[in-house]
Amino acid sequence: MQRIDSQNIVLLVRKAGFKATPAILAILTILQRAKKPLTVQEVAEKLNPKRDKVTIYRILEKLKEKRIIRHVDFQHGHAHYELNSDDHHHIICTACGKIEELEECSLKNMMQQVIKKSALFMRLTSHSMEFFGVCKTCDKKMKKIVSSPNLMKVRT
Amino acid sequence: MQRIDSQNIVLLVRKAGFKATPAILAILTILQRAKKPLTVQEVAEKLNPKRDKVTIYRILEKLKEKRIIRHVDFQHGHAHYELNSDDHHHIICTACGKIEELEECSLKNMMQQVIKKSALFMRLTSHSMEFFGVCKTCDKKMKKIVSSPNLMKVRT
DNA sequence: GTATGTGCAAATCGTTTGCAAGTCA
DNA sequence: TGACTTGCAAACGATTTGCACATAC
Repeated sequence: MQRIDSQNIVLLVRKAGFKATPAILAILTILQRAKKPLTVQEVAEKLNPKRDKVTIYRILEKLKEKRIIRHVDFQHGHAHYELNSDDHHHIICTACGKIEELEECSLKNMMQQVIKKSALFMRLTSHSMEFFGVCKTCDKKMKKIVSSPNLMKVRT
Repeated sequence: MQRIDSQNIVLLVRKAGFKATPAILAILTILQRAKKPLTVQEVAEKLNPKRDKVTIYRILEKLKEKRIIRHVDFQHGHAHYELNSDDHHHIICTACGKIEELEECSLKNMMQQVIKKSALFMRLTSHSMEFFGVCKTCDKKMKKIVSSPNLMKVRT
């Protein structure tokens, strides 16, 4: 996991060609401290002072272009963003939304294979990879529902 | 690649618990003939007679629930759908949008590893995996732009 | 001082919902 | 017939755009 201390955030931002404004520094700090990819909404809630959502969208877009952060799609209908650290991916529970972070796996090998086999492409710049499943807790709940003599007892 | 002849589409649809209406049969046929994942817009354009987009959204959603088709995310801001055939994934050119289809690679091994390592999950139900890069054609164009003595000459 | 960043209002786009009418089994 | 489908209108939520003002460097 990439680490950025508060002094270096300023340098990082400037090197990317942006002004080190409070808004951009705050957003980067929030993403850095987050333990999971955040939505625009979640970033907005953590921001103090509050910022217009438009500002957040614009900052995230710029950071993404410079590859400082990356976009993650959990198929929830809205984008999630996280620091673009070393490759790691996620399993998302389709029942409760719980997210587990995965270590690198053998993705690098796979990417090399992919580009070697490709007829049209010569380099890969990014990828998206998420796994969806049902977490153990939800799995148990589901089994309970199926076998329960009284469906009304079961809460979601 | 899974094949469905026109008589069997009806059976497939009924087995999934849906009525074999012209709209659903047409949409399945379109997806079957498509060489790449289609957007709702693209399905709408190919439909004859035309159908309300709402109808297309609803049919695609139902087919997805029954795992007859799958959702593919190219980070283009709208969903793409394709028949849920054997695992294959895509490389998408971030410059021109060109799509190359990949063969299975070593994904199955990887998924087994993933679930073995996971503390919270016991089964995976689906995944998303797309690679983004710059295709050879666009790569050449970009190099031209950089080295060109007259930027105006280069078209996008 | 000037290019860049920000906030506000409004537009846009993909997608979803409610409801009445139509259709398949 | 009756449940499932469809179309239309309208709502919705995420994201984008235009423009005037503010700020970093």
